[in-house]
Amino acid sequence: MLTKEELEEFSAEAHALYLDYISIDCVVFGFHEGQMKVLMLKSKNEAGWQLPGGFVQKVEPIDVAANRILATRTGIDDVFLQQFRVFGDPDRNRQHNEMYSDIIAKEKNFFAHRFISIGYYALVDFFNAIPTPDEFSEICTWRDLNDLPPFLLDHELIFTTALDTLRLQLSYQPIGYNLMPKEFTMPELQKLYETILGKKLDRRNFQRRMLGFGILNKLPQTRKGGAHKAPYLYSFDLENYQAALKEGLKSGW
Amino acid sequence: MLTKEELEEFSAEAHALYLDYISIDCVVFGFHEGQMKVLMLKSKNEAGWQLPGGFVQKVEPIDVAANRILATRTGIDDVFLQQFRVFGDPDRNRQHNEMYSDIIAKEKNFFAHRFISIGYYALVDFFNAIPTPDEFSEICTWRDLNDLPPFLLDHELIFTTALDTLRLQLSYQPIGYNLMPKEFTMPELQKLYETILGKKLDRRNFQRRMLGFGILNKLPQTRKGGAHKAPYLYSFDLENYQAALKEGLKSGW
DNA sequence: AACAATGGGTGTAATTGGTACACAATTGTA
DNA sequence: TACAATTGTGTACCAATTACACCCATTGTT
Repeated sequence: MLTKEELEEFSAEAHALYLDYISIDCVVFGFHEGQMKVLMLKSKNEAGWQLPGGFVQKVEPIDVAANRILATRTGIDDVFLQQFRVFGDPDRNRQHNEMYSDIIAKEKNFFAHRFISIGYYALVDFFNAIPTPDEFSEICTWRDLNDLPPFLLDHELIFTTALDTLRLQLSYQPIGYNLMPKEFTMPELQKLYETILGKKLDRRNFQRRMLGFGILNKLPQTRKGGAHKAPYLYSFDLENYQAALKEGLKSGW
Repeated sequence: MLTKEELEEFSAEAHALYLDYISIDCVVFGFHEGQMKVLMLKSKNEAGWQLPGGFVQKVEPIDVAANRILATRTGIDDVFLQQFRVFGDPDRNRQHNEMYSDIIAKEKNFFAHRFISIGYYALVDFFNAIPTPDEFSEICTWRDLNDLPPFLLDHELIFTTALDTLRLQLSYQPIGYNLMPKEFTMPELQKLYETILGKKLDRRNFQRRMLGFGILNKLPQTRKGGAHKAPYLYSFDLENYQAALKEGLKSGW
């Protein structure tokens, strides 16, 4: 629980720095050991977990704000970040509006009103990110998509909306550049797709289709050390990848 | 040009009623005589045109706000309305921020700061809409997509983003229910698709595909009076249409 | 009344793309 | 060196899309 003083100090600062009524929440996806991960924060005061979020400075583009928030939580700058929906129910953060109502005047509490939140989702390299808690959280860490803790506020809705959007995105845009290491094998990339989509794909058809997009470079090396046939390594052809991002892929999964 | 008094009165009211910093802009599409139309407003003070817009009341869900704004401009309630992007550049409405700076104090002018605008697009029945100007506009009317006037602020960006989104939407969602009259012919529906996509489609393949979606009812009547063979009339099967909206269509154009 | 012109309704062959497999090749281990 | 597991490549089949051809209904013209 924050003390009255801590909250007053934060509120004064926030009022000076940020736009009222507007927040940003980020759903940050990572990929590790064949599992999809989401970055989450364990609240100091409450039982539940939240998505990383923040506010928009008075003179700051919203995309820059989202980037700044993400950089503060992960140490990574300039990642793939996508606006996907605004969450604007007047009651969506009532829980937080009222939390400190008995120890501090409403006018002095930055949180004591409605926030309209702009949802972003991000795809980041698991190994580059250094999860860093904010002042209201005791833990910031990756949570497995199959083992999510209870959410605070409407963050479960924000999360599921982001996941749905990501799955749809997969149908007509290439993904993976921000989630995979520089060099990877086809089965590894397939794992990523299967994890996001939540279903198995045919190994052979996946490979043919993926190569058909023309966004991969086949490298001469293979991934040795596995207990079986060594698969070839691939990297993304960044130029074609960017082009595919703009123009879209042919069809869906 | 508004007088000082008018602006002061509006500002006082607005400050009491609406959230600061947040606005809504709507791109309203209609369809008439084989042409795609957009609802636009001619400013009283300025040379350019704007999209219909408004603000969010202090306790009002944003989707309700968008609906209210649209109802005020068209008389139509409860239309197909879709959030598509937030426009959050700090300078996007500088033009309006500074407009009255010489006649009224910044603190008293509701417009004298940044607005983050939530973009919605809407598809409405051309004949049901009664374009109604707001207090800052002298004209509210449909403009042809091929003959658009100069835009104010960043409304051209908002418009083109909406159009791009609508075109993408077309690939995996049924549209038309909100744009066509109750009964229509297949060639008429095809015109709509061709207009949105900006390209010709094959008459016969269009028909087969459209029918394949199972969202149309073939009516026994034909459209008499034309100079040629009378085409059959169709109506949308609302139940299947709604289902297709949720589940999406198979693939794109 | 015959006929051309125009637009609408329906069918079909060719092509493309996706799905479901089979089989050979490679690697580490027993 | 045989074996299990996994990867690389090929192919037959089915479904969807595309590109057509042909016929029908209506109107205006002669």
